[in-house]
Amino acid sequence: MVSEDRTEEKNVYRCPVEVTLDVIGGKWKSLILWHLKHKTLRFSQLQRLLPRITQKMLTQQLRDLERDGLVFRQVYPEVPPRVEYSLTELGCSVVPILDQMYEWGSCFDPEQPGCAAKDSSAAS
Amino acid sequence: MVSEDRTEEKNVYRCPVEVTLDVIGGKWKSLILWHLKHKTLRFSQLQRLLPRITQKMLTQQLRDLERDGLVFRQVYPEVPPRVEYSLTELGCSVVPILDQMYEWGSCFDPEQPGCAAKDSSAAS
DNA sequence: CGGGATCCCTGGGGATACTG
DNA sequence: CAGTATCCCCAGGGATCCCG
Repeated sequence: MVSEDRTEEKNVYRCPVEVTLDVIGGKWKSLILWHLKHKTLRFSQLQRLLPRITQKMLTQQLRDLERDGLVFRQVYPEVPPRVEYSLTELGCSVVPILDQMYEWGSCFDPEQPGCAAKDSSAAS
Repeated sequence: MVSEDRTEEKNVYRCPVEVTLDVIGGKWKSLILWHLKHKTLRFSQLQRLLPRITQKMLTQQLRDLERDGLVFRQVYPEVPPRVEYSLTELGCSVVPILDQMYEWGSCFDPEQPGCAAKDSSAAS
């Protein structure tokens, strides 16, 4: 339960939903995971797939995902540095959530918010 | 699919996942929805359930959710103003996503991210 | 009680330059 | 190529006041 009326203080997570949001939320996390879902990618490949993200952000988000155990970082000690990113098993475990988000987002029309009021049995 | 984002670099959504994140993402949206999932709540009740949020933020997020058709705003023209918020059908349709987020977040342990993957942090 | 308007401040994150 | 460091800006959001 989330019976933390204590208003305690700092780093205590109240709701698991927040935990998830903290890990795969944000502006880029889920998009990165979404791309890595398909296959292992190099840093530059991710950059190409996410033209809007800056290298600083990409590095930062990737580090977060790595620290949270969702992404595995494979460094090849070559002269032209090469680093490959892939999903860990834990990372793969969030794919269903992303899939569901994808499905819901596909039904949702920003111009007609009331169209997707039905269940998720929408065929494309 | 998302083969080429070369279309336009303006306000066109590339991936439905982003749409979903935009609607239920952020710091408070999903938490508000989570509370409204159980029952209709008044403004002050939501404030109590989310001690950290400011009234400005709560109002703002509520407005966003209302504009996106997830939340219904019922105003009672009484002398002591009363406003009740509840989920629309569209709002209910995101509950499964929240449930899945809740489930995943329950399994995820920030201190032991490697429950299903390899450990990449130094234990102290 | 619900919430709009204003002021103000912090830090998220963009752009650029540098390194191994 | 992959990543770090630095500067710097602006928008997200807190605090406060006021109004219906």
